[in-house]
This record gives sequence, structure tokens and C-alpha cells, in this order.
Amino acid sequence: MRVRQRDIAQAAGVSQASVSLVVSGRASEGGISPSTQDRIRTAMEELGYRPDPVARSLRGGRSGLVGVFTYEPVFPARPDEYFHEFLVGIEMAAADRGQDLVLFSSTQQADGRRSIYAGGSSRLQHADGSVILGMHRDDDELARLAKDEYPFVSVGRYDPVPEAAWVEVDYDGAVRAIIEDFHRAGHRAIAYVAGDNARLPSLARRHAFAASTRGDTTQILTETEFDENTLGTWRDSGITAVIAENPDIAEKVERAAARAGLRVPDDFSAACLDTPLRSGRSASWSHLLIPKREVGIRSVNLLAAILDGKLPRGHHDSVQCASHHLGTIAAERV
Amino acid sequence: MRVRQRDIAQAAGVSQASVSLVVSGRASEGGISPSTQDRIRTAMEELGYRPDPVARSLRGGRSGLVGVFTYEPVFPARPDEYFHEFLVGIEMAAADRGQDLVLFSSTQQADGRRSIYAGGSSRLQHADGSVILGMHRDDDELARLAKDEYPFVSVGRYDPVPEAAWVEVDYDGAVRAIIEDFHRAGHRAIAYVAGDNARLPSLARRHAFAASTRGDTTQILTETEFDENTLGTWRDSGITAVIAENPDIAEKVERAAARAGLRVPDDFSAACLDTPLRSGRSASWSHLLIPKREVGIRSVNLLAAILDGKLPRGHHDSVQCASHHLGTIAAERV
DNA sequence: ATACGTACCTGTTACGTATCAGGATGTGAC
DNA sequence: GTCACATCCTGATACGTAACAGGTACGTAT
Repeated sequence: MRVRQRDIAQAAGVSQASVSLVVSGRASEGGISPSTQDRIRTAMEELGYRPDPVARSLRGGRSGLVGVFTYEPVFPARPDEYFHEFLVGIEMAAADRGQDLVLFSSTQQADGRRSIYAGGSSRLQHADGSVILGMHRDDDELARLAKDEYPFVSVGRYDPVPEAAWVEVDYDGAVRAIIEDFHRAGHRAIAYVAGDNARLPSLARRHAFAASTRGDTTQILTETEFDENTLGTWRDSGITAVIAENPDIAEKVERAAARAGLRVPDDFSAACLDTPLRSGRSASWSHLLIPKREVGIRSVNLLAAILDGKLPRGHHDSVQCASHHLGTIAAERV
Repeated sequence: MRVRQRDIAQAAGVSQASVSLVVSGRASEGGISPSTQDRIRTAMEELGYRPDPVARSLRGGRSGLVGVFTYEPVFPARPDEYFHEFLVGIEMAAADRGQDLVLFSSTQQADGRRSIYAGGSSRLQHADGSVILGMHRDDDELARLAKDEYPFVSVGRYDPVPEAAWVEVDYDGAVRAIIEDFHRAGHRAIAYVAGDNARLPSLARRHAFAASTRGDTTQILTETEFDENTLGTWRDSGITAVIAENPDIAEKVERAAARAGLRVPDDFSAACLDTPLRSGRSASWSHLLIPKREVGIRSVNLLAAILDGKLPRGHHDSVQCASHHLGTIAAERV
């Protein structure tokens, strides 16, 4: 049925080993004469030979498949702009390297949650290594994955499993630049509205904020603590600038301001520590330009480097983050 | 390094074959006594055995991987709402069936175009079969794929390769319902604005339109033929209803109408033969509800059925299409 | 005539699994 | 005591490829 090297060998009157040499391009190196090479190639052409990638990976250990693992569906019910850009980068890099992507949908259990080790047969092994994506993670599972020495790279810093390789976003420089903008405009009292979660990108932003505001009066509120009256309170207490941890919060602040008759940047200067959604109302805020695509690309490249033994299993890569300064930071009114 | 069945066998004092029986769940069927089964299972537990999916698929012929092939990137530069829903369905069905998805990014060539047979080694073989997605297709390549007896299912009718299996959308009923709505409202002269392409979904819609309008006065224009003056001309010639082949065209008509001081549905009744984008201005038009998710699901299921030999390689499946009637169809003014 | 080198190729093994055909052992019937 | 039969297990083989170690044949040098 399927054409094998053995069939080619028979047709060309040589051994299977010789065919293998020609197929893998080491014919000359392996000492196959040009005329024999021609015979073999002709036979391949005539019989329509296609190497079997599965047999290849069983033997050689490499399948050319890069896994993408998430605890959520890769294709969410509605297009998810947040993760999309990472995936664009991942696909670009995979295409560049001639690798294919495996999405591990099989890991989904009856309850909808995903688990690497649930099925018993670790399907991740189909891929040479995997990129781990997403907010929700089972730290124990991933720690075990690391202990099993399965090669993987986390998209984003991943402190709970320090043995893991990852590509992180370096928020510090960009946040500092935004704070400096506030300073130049005369702001010395800055409020920060944080999300209600302890997810890693959020923590990194809070950390970067704290590190950039030495000497300023700062106030950190969580999303639930922020309400209709907060802006008034801030105003009374002399706070003149607001930072939202993510676009959702920025929208919330924007709405509260509108209802209170306050405006950005006339009454409050504002910035958002994330890239706002295209269609969002806070798209005009000064914000960070999180290099998602670049992070995706680097993740695949880092994984490749680890597989090639060029970098250690626990290597950490860091990508610079830029900021986009729009007109939402105005001079403090005296 | 890696734990194999052989290691388990040695630890439990049995043969590799017995281990295989336990792993695959045919232990009792194969006549392994409960006590031996326990010994084997204990050994597996202790040594941390994980079956190798690659070896499994080499032997058994099935990898549990479902390919997804597109001539465009699966993750386009901006989130593509059109294809997204198909992919949601595909991922859902794959998860249900315990299968993983392979995105063939490796088929991308230096010029950015993709090709199945370019690399020489047909990477599609990694998957048991594939779902083919997207507007742009290389008919010759896909015909060859069919001739090679590679199992695949086209998302959408695919006449250029009739040997291919596909899941098509049955537009006829839904389009007929919309035309009947026009009729009830007294419209007898209907214009249709078609896209400038000969892509298959477009052709199917045109065909469904033609089949539903017997006896009506109809006029079919392409997108480029439609301009600022068209609406006026139509009005003078008694045309009172417009059908747009897709949301882009609907937007265009909407804009032209706005500039001409005409309104939908007061001056023209209107409908769109596609599901408008969430954010689009034509979202209020009566339109078709293309069951994309369902098509995705069925494609994967059809592929599975073909792989199981339950359906022939060239089977065609058809999904009913619904229509969503909004207030853009009004009674003709006398 | 023997030794040596080179050009060209092949036999064999391994990757980890699933399956088939059959071997050993014990039990009961006649 | 022999045969039939079930129970429990195993050896061998195949899947398609890559790589290693080495073999044959021929020509040249001594």
C-alpha cells in the first residue's frame, strides 16, 4: 500500500540503507556513486515515495512538532485578542523553523478542565517540546512536567516552577518611562488600580510600579475597592494621576469619571499598564505596548535552542517592553 | 532514560507482551491473571511509565492527531472572525473525541505561500487525516492529495475536487425564507450585490438566490459595479429590495445609502447572506446564521467516520442554515 | 605475489509498541 | 493413563527509518 524505502531499494537494486542515505541527503558523504543515486532517485520518483514522519521520529527522536499547551481552549468562544498575538508569533516562528504546531485539545476532560497527566498516556510526547500558554495553570502538574525533563517554555515569567524555561516581559523600563512622564507633568501623588487576581503578569506590573515610584505618594486599590466615589476621594486627597493595571480597569475608571463629570486628562492624568483592545474606549490612554508577538517568537526559538542543547532547560529570556504615550498625561493643575 | 514496557516487564518478571496487554486494557481478555496484572500495574506506578505515542502510532497506524490545513496562517495578523468559529467547532469536536490538532505551519514556504508537497516529506502524514480550511486553495495539490488516498475533509463544498469529502452549508432553505419575507412585504424586484470573487461560498449563495427568486425581477451586480449612483438607478427602475452577498458589501450599501439620503428599511428593504461581524454597522440587517461551529464539529466527526471506515472517502455532509430576520424588511410603499 | 588504500555499498541493530500464533501448565473426564 | 480443554502467559514479528560498523572489489605500490 504505502511506498517504503524497502520498495525503492528493490526497484533500484540496492539496499534500504542506501535509499535512506539518499533520502537524508548524505548520499555522497555515505559513498553512494552518482549513477546509483540517480537510479534511486528515479525509483523514488516513479513509485511516489514519501518518507513516513512517524517512523522518522521514532528512530531519530525528533518529530518537528512543537506543542502548544493551555489550560483553556486555544480557540475561545469569542476571538480572544489577548492571547491571539502570542499565537501569531508562535505560528510565525514555527513556520520559519519548518515546524508544525500541536494543540493539545485531547487533554480536555469531561468537566472541560484540561490536564496533562489525566489520560495516563502523556500525549505531549507527540511533540518534541511544548510552549505553555495562558493564565490558569496547574503548578503541580507543570512542576512534574519539569521533573520529568519534558522540554517546555512558559510564555511569561513563571515563578511557581523556577526550573521551567520562560520568556518574560520586562515591564520595568516601560513603567518607569510612564512614571517619569507623570513626574515631568508635575504629578507626585499616583493611584494604582490593581486587578483582583494574583496572576503573574499582574504581579509583575505591580512590582514594576512599586519599583518606579520612589518618593511619590502612592495608593494601591483593588478593582473591587474602586467605586463611584473613589475618584472624588482621590481628588480631595490630592491624587492627580491614575494607573490602571489592565484595559478592563481602565474602562471602569473611564466610566466612573464620566459619571462624576470628571475628564481625562483634564482632571486626572491616566495610563494603562497593558495594551488596550482595539475597540476599547481606553484605547486613547497612554499605555504599554506589550511585545506579545515577539514573546511568542522567542518562546519557540528558546524551545528550539533547548532541544538543540544550546541552552539549558531552565533558561530565562526577557523581552523589552515599550510604552505608547498618548495625550492622557497633562500638567498638574496648580 | 525513558521507561519502556521492557523495563516494566523486567521489574514485574513478565514479558513485554504482557505489559502491553495491561497497558492497552486487554489484560483479562488476553488472559493475564489478576495477581499478575497487579504486579505489572505496581511496577508501572513505581517506575513512572508513560506510553510513547510515537511508537504507538508507528505500530498501530493511528496517532490521534487531526490535521488542520490552510493555505493561510491559522492565526492571522488580526483576529479573523470569519474562520474563528469553524476552529472553535473543530477544537470542540477534537476535545470530545480525545484527539489533538496539528496546524501545519511548516508547509509555509519562503514566499509566505503554503504548499503541501513543497518540502518533499509530506508532513501531513503526522496526522491520521486533516481538515482543510480556507478560501484560497491549490486545487491541483488537493486533487493529488485525494489521489494519494490521504483522508481529508473540506470545510465547505469543494467542487473542484469532487472526490474530496466535505461538509457544506445548505443555503437554499435559509435564502428561500428571506426571499419569502420579501415577497410577503410586497417586493417583486430585487437586486443582488455579489463579491468580486468566484469563491465557493459566494457561488453557493448566488446559486441559492437564483433558485429562490423565480418570477421576480432580479438584477445581479458585482461589488465593483456598485457605486454611488446605483441606488438611485434602482429606485427609478422600481427595485425595492437589496441583498448583499457578505457583510463588507452590506456596509458599502449602507454607506452609499446614507450619503444618498436613503434609509433601510424605509427606502430599501435589505438582507445579507452571511453572518455580519459583531461590531459591523450592518449587524442589524436581516441575515443568515451560518452554522460555522456546527460545520467545524461535523468536519472532525466526518473525518473520524472516514478513518473508521464507516463512511466512504468521498462522503458529503450538509448542515442546515438558519436566517435571522430583523427589521430591515418593510412593506413596499405603494 | 602480497599488502594497502579507496570507492562503494550492505547487514544488522535499535527506536517502543501491538498482535498473532502458539507453548507450558494444570484440571477434569473417561 | 491418556486425551481434551481451559488458563495463563510468551516468543517472534512487524511498523519504517537511521546509523554504525564493516564487507567486497578493484587498483596501486612494493
